[in-house]
Amino acid sequence: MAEALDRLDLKILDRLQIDASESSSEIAERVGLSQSPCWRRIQRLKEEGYIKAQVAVLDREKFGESMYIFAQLKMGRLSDEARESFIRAIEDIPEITEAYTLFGEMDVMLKVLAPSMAWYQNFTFRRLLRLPGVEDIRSTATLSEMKCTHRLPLPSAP
Amino acid sequence: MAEALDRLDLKILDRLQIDASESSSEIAERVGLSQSPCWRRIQRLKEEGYIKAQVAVLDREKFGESMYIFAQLKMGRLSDEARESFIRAIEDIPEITEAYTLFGEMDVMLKVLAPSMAWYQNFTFRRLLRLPGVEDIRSTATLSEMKCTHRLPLPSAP
DNA sequence: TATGAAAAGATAATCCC
DNA sequence: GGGATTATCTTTTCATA
Repeated sequence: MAEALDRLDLKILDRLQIDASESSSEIAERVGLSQSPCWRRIQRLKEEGYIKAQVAVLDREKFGESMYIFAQLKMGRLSDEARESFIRAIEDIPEITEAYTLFGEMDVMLKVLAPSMAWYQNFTFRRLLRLPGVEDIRSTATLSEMKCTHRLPLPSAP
Repeated sequence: MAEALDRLDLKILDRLQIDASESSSEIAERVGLSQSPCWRRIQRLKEEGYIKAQVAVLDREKFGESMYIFAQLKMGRLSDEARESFIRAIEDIPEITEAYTLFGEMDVMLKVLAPSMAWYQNFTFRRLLRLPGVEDIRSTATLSEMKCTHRLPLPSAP
């Protein structure tokens, strides 16, 4: 159902993940195409699911002090139900921005946006430790952000 | 220079970080405003820096197998120059999608998008360990993604 | 089948109230 | 902030190679 992407598709995708507010004619010019084929390619890339969404990136520093904290969770054995309820809980907590299952010792890695240390301490006890299956938590607090992007490395890019 | 945001601004921002492809009239309707004041607010939010960018979110699974790996780096003492050169190197490596300085033992946390384990092994030896100041690396590989968003929790949202 | 040109429709941007 | 107007861009259609 999804054919391979050519160099132009990759260039278009990379432009869009840098700046999706550009018009299709601007992008067309950048990648060396005229407006309408460029527009059609973008439509196709959306239909085929290469482009999942188009979102505004906000400046979190404008919304007060906050810090990312990585929390590694040690999980007990979970039934399928409990596991699903765990995942639903993760999705429902907006301060948890990312969650991954892990190889190795700790089972789950969370990235949490914490307004403060006090908030986070409360959060670990009142929320995280009460999630189904969570047995232990090891947290790593970040001090400052050097780089943060969602841009995927594509073959076309630098 | 930047005044406080009211409830409508927050609602607009949250809509935009969910879906920035909606027209200003659609957003206006959602937040209970007419098109032109809503558009003016969006412009102001961009000018004042609340909105940093508008980007396309790509589906990384469509681009072949890949995995996120968290790498914690132990750093030696760095001169200001070396530190800047380190940061520049981080920025220039597209597979490093996030980088944070840390409290505690390990100094730096990287999130790396690795095409494969073999690639990552090579990457740690040929790139990471050669960056200025890097003395040791502890890596945590992820198995699967449960949640991944850039949506900031705003007071208006659920 | 892919492209380019051009028309129709929708949206963004600017007016005045 | 709202309503109406204009400019711009998106989307469709059609002709071409």
